[in-house]
Amino acid sequence: MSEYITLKDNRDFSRLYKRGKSFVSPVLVTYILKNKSDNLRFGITTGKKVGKAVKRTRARRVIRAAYYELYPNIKSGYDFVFVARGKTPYAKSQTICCAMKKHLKAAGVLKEG
RNA sequence: UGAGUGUAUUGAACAGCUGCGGGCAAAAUCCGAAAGGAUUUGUGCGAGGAAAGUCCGGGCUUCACAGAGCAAUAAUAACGGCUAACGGCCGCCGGGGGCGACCCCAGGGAUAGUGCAACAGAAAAUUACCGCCAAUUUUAUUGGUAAGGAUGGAAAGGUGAGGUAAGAGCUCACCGGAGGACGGGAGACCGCCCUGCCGUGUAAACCCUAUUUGAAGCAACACCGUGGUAGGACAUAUAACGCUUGCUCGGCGUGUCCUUAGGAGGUGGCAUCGAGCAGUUUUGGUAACAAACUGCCAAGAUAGAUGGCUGUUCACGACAGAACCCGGCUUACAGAUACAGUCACACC
RNA sequence: GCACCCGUGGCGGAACUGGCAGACGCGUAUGGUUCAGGUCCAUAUUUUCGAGAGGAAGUGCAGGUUCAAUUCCUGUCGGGUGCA
Repeated sequence: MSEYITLKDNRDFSRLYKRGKSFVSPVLVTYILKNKSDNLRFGITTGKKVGKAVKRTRARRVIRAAYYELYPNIKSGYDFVFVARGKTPYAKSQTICCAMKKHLKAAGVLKEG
């Protein structure tokens, strides 16, 4: 089993869309909500608007890579949902990583230092 | 040299660091009574020619089934072969296109029947409006006639000659079509001869003929299956509480165990053996393909694995991501390479 | 995986037994009515060439059948629906 926990149920996604804080940038949308456990959980949404299968997988991979890079610096006890947008498959991972860092910083879930 | 045709192959390469999903191996640690599981380490593997569209054909699975028939807005449609099978492929015939290499074609039946052919035109399937000819009589009527005019996509085989009152396959020659005989071919069909003069088109209108199709699909299906549901057995101080009638008895709810089917979830199906892939190979065949020999078979997830960063090279990278598995078809696609023909120009 | 439906002017939506494509409504533009606006009335309104008369193209796209296709057939692209 991997150390990364993913969200699977539609229930969890809808809860984040409804009650979570959202942050928007041209390549990424982030929803953040506290959960009751000590774990960090995340999910990725790539809708039909992003493109066909190749573009959707590409978007998913880039977002996942960015999340793995930031993972050690995130405080525990939060759920995240990342939504890909039309430009995501064409962006470099550093761009995504920058955007995600900005979002998480604004939400105050990054560890100090 | 330029233009164009067909067939086949290929679908950027290399190195380092760091990640992801399976397989195998052994050791160590942890959990567990055990079976086993988790972590770490090593090793090797990890998207396509279309993985796509889901348009066909199978394998596999479950259901149905004595045999036959009917139905279906079902599919196919010259002939011969190949194939496990096909609506696919190869060859060939007929038709069409191109100077040519070559390419394209749903290509059965209209004397089984029914329907339709707008407008125009006299008439759209047994047709006479104008015209032509004859007769009567007188300026109209009757009869003959499909050569000419006009309409139309299409006007009753076409062209020419004879013939006639005028005309007409009425007669003849050639062409086209139909029927028949002979010859060639495995066959579609082709060649040639004779008869003879024939009511148009549409079946991608209904239809007729021939052939094929039992139904559904891996979310199939098989196994396990907390809770809850249904059925049965037992238990109880005949205890407590609630309901059933105010009371008593009785019954139900209650507890334990067993059984049937089964939703969520899990495991198998599922991935190394198959109609498998490859070959400057051999044999048969024009070819599709078949046979023999040699070699190789390491994606297998379950919210769904190939990413990120750095560097180098070049033609600066298109279309695009496996989801039970195969054989085709169709569609998308930057380019690169090889082979075999063709045409034009120039030179020898 | 299986079954099926729909694409027509700027928008909705007719024309479906093959026979003049754009009926009808909305919107838009111009003019009239009004002191002004609305309402109402009239005209125009697929694109393109043309001074005009008129010509050409055109029913998602590409082909085919037919004398003739929005209609019939095949392929394809896009959008949508149902079942498991």
